[in-house]
Amino acid sequence: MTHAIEAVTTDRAPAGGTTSCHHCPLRAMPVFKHRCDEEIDFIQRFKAGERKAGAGVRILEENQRDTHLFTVLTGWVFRYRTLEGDRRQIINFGLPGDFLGLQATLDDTMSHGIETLTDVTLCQFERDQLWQLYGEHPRLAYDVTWLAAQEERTFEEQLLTLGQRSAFERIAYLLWHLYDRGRHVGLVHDNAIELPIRQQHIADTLGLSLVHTNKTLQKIREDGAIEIRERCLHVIDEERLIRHGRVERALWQRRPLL
Amino acid sequence: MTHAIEAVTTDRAPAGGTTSCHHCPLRAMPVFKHRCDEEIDFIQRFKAGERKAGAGVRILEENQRDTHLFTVLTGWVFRYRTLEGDRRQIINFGLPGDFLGLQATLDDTMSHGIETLTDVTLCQFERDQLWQLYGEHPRLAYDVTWLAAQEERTFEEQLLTLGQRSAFERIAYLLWHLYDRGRHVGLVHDNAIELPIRQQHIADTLGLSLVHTNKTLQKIREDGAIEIRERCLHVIDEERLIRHGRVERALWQRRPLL
DNA sequence: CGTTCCCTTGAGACCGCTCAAAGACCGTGG
DNA sequence: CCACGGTCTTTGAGCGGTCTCAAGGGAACG
Repeated sequence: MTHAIEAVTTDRAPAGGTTSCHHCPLRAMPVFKHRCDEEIDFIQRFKAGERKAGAGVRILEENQRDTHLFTVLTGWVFRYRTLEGDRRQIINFGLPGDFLGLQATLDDTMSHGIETLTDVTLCQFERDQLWQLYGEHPRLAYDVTWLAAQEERTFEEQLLTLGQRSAFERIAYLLWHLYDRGRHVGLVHDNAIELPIRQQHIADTLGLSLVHTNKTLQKIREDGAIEIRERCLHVIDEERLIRHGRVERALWQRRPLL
Repeated sequence: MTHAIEAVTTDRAPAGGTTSCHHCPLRAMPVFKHRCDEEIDFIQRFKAGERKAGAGVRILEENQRDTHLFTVLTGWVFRYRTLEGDRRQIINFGLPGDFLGLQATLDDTMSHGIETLTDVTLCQFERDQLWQLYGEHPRLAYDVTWLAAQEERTFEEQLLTLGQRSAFERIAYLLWHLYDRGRHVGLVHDNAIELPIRQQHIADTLGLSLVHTNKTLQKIREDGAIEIRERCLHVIDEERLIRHGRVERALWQRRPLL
């Protein structure tokens, strides 16, 4: 296990000159729930600014206090926890539209770290204003809970993966999962998606060794359901990939965006 | 993998003659957050009744629609998901004070099944009244989210377990985890807790085979940190158990009870 | 006193791990 | 333009943790 990229100082963009929530490119996408102007106004005020960071940057440390919540505007991040310093478990990946930081609600202490995979732009919110949101906008409050519940489902699925799927199934499942998520936020073109991850990330997500991940990945490729060229995952035969990954459920509804 | 116990018809207790929220024995415990009378009044009205069931009963089926939320009043339950009908992954256990059913918020379809381990009493709530809760009691709404976030933390820890811990570490971790949770709700006496689970449950929780679970469990027992007699887990040397399980965090705060 | 469930034990196979090293790719500096 | 170092991917070899199959023993229960 290597954490190849060392933490780098992060840059903070000034609050001004940021994307307007009313003109948020994500909000226009069909995956996201429609919001009335008043709600968007509130979100706009709730938004404390934007934060940009380069690829391979640790934007939140484990066990560190942080009072922010984030929505990924552009780019990829991942959340992870480590055991004894050298065993890293990737909890999940954050793509555009994903909401991060709720887990720290307890006491502002992050139970996990967050690191960027690409250059990213994050919408930043102040956690203590969440109170205000609960008081004034029950509908938004409900959405926050909805998002947390949705995340729980994803975790249940991931527990099922780690507990019951073989290495081959795990990798097939993960690739399809990322492909499917990417598809919903417009990252898929011609059945292909750019995956800004290394094999080590796959290994750390699935509880496998790097070597075994590599060998198993090759088997999936040989099988012909997918191709990987130049950082891009091409899904040649989605049905077959779904079967390999023992994918069972693909329930998608419009989801809220904050 | 065997689902030894077949589903049995569940009994529904009439809504009347149930435990009053004001005199709820759980609420008096120091783990649970204090609530003002008005909030308890609301919870009392929110409560649609109690439901009792015997041990080994499936109270919710996977992929079944159900419009209820539950708080475990007495007894143990567990949540699980299955893959291809015969690979069962136990997601987590529900002890007194635990709140269940939020995950179905999406569309009322349960992503998992729930089965009892002992005789249980559940406080039952109607999901559609959750809306009312969000509108009238932002503080309770916040608590619901808090609980969801807390559950997420538990899942993160479990992902770490399945992905990074060895069989020996997993079992030690799980035993300590259950012991610690039980301790907070008064189930531990003389450093011992009654564990109403079979080795098969441990195996299905940790992604191990029954045989290997048995052999590994014996190693932990031989080591002397714990003893298991008559369904009871006796923790002889907690520090050692914690070390074996690579337990890192034991952050506990008062938590809300619904 | 048989049945059933659960725990235990043994033997052998295999999946996934570790160690080790070579090849591929890429940005950098000479 | 090439040499170089760093990161990532690929390969091979061998070990061992965990699995499967199979069977026996014990406790609870009708």
